[in-house]
Amino acid sequence: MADVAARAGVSKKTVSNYFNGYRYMRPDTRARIEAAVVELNYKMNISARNLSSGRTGTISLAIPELAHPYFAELAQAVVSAAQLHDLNVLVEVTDGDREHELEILNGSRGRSVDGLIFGPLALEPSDIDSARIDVPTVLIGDRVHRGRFDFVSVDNEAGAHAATRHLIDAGHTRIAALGFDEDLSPTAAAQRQHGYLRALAEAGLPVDPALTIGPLVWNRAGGADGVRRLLASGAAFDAVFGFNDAIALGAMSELSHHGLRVPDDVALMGFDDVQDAAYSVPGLTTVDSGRDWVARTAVDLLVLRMSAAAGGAAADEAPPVDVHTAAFSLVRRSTA
Amino acid sequence: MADVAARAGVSKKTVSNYFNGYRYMRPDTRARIEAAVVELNYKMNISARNLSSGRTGTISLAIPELAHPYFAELAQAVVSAAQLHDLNVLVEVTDGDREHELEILNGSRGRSVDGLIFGPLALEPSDIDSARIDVPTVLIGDRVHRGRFDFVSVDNEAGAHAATRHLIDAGHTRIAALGFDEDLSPTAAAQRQHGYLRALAEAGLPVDPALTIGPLVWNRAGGADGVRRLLASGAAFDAVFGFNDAIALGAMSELSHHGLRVPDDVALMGFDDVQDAAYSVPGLTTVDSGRDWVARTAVDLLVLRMSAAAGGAAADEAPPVDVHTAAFSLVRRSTA
DNA sequence: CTGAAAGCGCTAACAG
DNA sequence: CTGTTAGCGCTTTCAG
Repeated sequence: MADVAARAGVSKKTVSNYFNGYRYMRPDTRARIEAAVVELNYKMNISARNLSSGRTGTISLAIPELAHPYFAELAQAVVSAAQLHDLNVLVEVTDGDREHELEILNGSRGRSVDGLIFGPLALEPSDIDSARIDVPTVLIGDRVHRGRFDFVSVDNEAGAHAATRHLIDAGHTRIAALGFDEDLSPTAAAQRQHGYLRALAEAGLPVDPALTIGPLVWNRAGGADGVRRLLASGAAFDAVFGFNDAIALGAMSELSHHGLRVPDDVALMGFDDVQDAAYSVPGLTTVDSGRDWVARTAVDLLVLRMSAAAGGAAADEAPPVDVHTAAFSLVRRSTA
Repeated sequence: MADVAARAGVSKKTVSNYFNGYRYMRPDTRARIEAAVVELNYKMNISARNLSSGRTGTISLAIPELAHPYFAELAQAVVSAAQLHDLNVLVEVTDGDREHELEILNGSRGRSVDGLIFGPLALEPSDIDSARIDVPTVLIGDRVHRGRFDFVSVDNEAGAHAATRHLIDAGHTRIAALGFDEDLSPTAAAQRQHGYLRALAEAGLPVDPALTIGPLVWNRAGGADGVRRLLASGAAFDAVFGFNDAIALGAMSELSHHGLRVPDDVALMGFDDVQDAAYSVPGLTTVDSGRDWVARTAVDLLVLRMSAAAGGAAADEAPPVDVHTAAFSLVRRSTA
């Protein structure tokens, strides 16, 4: 940088200004610097800038998995949203593993970032609130967190209610739910479960334990497995509600293996509106849970927190928020 | 760090050694440092370490898209492979946009990384070879590059040949190919095209231009569109080979919309063996193109280059390699 | 609009 | 096995 400054006949500070988009600079000064930069093929050392400025211009996104359509699409949306703020994103995959998630929390991964968007799976809320996180953090995802950190989620209960209601309105009365869990911890699963149960109750439909399948892994294999268990139970059913699209798609596959046609023999409903859902055969009816909204909101919130932190605000200056969208929408395709 | 050193009664260097896993240290020294670290809740400043050491411990993965199953799975594999080397990965999404890809090349994204794994889409080989990249780089993906950089790819030609051959062996003679391109640039598309044509030629089957559909976008929508064009042409066909799984899956969807059953009315073949392929209905027969192998190999190669560069080796010391696997395998499921 | 000086917090020799 | 001494290449005051 000193070389560039010398070549352009200005001081280092001026070159620094140039790179940081400082507005008040004589055009000829700017031009001389520009020339010097290309002649010397100068590239700023970002590490030095990071050290000096105390910022890195990157945030971390820590999620359980990337090869899962939902997370892939979420990550894509986060990267796009971050780009709008000139932020890079480091992707960390936790595998939903407790140890790994703890490492994320106490920053022992040897990365330096300005902020963290974290979707924990294995960690308890207490783990998270007792962690000594040193960067601004916003939580997303399955587990419901009302603690020290901002939490962005979708209205799972209302979405699942709408989905179930849709099935009921179509005349189905024996609606199997794939993704149930005994675990009472406040998760997306639990909320979707509540939405399902509420819709049933409102319609005066009984809850048949044989139709509530779970726990199961929330991927296609899990959905396929769920259908197998459902069939094994011998219970009659005329519709299946998979608590996410992967489950529903896996269910669709397995139903067909057993000669059951969708939607003729059994109606099928998913949740999330992942890209796959649009192109399955038949097209999966599902609920758009507002994945992009989550990504955008999480990034915007994080940026807010980051600038507050940079401005030297105390951590408790602005209390943590807990936002969730109600902007889900039912996406009608062929299966229900 | 000075504080920790003082509290532990050692010098900064010793603390530094502690953090960098220096082996020769008296247990009690180590213990004292450890204690001081927790008491002070000390966290090393990674930016400072980066500046000082000239390394950042992160690599960048630049791909056209993340919400696409193939790339999502590739990214996942890269992250896993990088973890083995204690490397973090920054994901940059280019949208296959030329400007964006150029930004990646000349590092003007304001990120500092030790290496780059780059899957360009829009850039010509000449763009890439004339770029002034300053970090070790390995190229992956669609375009075939034989230039200044290492290039990792799969044996598209052989894979497509095997796929087509499989269809022919099953008795199909009018095999439509979805993903053709007039563009003669050496791409994965072109290679798969060659494999297809060679298999046809070897079997003495004619090439009907009405059956070679393209160019089209390599996603599900493109596949659906391809089928529409195929149908519109009025040409008879008994099998469809989608040049990737997304195309094939989109084709499957569209075929069904038109009342054509797979595989009864028409056989279907994909390429890549993306997770979706296993769970579609019916399960998609496809070719595993060795995606994980690409990720692992690219990372390993990059690490090699990085340490060579760190060791002060000249850029041309070890000439660029061009590796591709022949380890594809045909994955038989239900569609062909 | 520009310049000078003082660090940011760590690692890298090299000597002990 | 440990300590000393220099920087790494920027940004940041604070003047001008």
